Amino acid sequence: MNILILEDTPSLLLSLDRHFKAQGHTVDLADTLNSAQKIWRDDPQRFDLLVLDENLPDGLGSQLLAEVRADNSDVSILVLTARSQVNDVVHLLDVGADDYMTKPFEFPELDARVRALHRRRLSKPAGLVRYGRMEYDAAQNLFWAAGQQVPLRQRELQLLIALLEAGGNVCSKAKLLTKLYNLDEATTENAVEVHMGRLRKRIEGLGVQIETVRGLGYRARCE
Amino acid sequence: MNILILEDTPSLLLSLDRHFKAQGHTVDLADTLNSAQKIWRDDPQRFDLLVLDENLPDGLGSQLLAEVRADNSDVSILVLTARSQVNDVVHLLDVGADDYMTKPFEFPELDARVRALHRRRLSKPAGLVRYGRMEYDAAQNLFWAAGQQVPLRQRELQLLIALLEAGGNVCSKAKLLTKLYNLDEATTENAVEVHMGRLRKRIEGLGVQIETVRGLGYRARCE
DNA sequence: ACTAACCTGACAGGAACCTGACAGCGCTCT
DNA sequence: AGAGCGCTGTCAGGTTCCTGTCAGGTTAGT
Repeated sequence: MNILILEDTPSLLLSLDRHFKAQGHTVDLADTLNSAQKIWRDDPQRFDLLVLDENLPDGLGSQLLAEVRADNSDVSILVLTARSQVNDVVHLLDVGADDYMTKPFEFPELDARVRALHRRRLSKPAGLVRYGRMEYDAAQNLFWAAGQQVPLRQRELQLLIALLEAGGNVCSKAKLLTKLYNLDEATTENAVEVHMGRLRKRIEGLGVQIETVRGLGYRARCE
Repeated sequence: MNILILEDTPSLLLSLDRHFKAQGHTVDLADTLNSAQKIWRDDPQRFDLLVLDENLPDGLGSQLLAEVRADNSDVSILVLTARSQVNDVVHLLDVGADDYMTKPFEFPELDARVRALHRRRLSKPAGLVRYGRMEYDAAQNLFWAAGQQVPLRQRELQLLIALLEAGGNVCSKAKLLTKLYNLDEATTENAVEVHMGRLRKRIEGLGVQIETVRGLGYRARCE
């Protein structure tokens, strides 16, 4: 993990540095607000965690905090403060701190909090499938082509996905029927033909073409 | 936000219930480990926040905590504990608590911590949240647009925030139902439709539009 | 040319959704 | 206590939109 520590008490700064490095983290240090801002602005992507002292010779740690959150960064921020009154804590958390500790603190608790923060940062959405230049968002049931969302009805989308999943191979109408309808919903193959027609109209010029293979079914061709 | 509270002291349980409900949250209550486990297992997706007392008549809050984290749930967990020794806290945080408070605590700090947890889950700033040209003040439970406070009823506000938090993604009516009602308040999806109509009327011309995605739900579009 | 396979415009049934009206409930003010 | 008011959930009736069916036309293969 990449950690930036802003703390003006030399002894504490050094022991934090040693402590985190001993755990295999990559640590950068600053002892003034100014120098921390420079380091941050140089590469806002770099860090996973900021550890900020609130009281500094040239300002408040929450000033950097505000700047970081204004950047819309999702870096974790832990604030160290000597002041332990409820109001200050409320303010710090509200302007974007993820956690705080009041000095003096013990290192085991610091470690536990850092681990808790780190665990938080690891959650990513999934379910985006790419087909050539197109995308299908499974979670939202939306289809995108050429950067635009294509308005498709339920059935049209089901057909399109089935064809794209087949990867250019022919899909029989019987196969498609089983994709669209369960065992209770008996219908005719003409329904597939009708929806295929509607689908073709909606996606024409978008980079997919559906060709009919007479007697066998349909096949998608990406351009 | 959907909150499950596990606390065996009746007076504290009730005041927590009232406190969170007054802020527009949806609250379910449990006063034994056993009942909390049942509620959790019934629908692990339901909750955004668990508030757990550590000492219970039939076990430890951290037992539920362990179960929840074993499910790989990313729900936020805040533990209430009377024991304030470092070692216990370290243990709680390590087995997956996101934060803890030692009793007795003050409600303003509780609120601030809850907001901080919520923000972390969404990777968004807390307190004053911006959506396009609009703002939501979580502390006051007020909604602002174009510099003016928009008078919204509780239910309308809950719907709007849920949609805005979804960030333009579709929210199903079922999902919205769970956001508005706790497990004891059964109602129909028509209630959502009715409130959606009322909400639309109140916010028309304010820079948000709510479009219905037939068969899937609703989606907010900021202009 | 004949036929089977396929396409398509029109239509109707129904599901999903919207909305105006109303009643219950809790709150405030007298 | 009683009246008045605001917020909510329910309901019934209306509207919109999706979708399967069908009839008739078109195409491809023999």
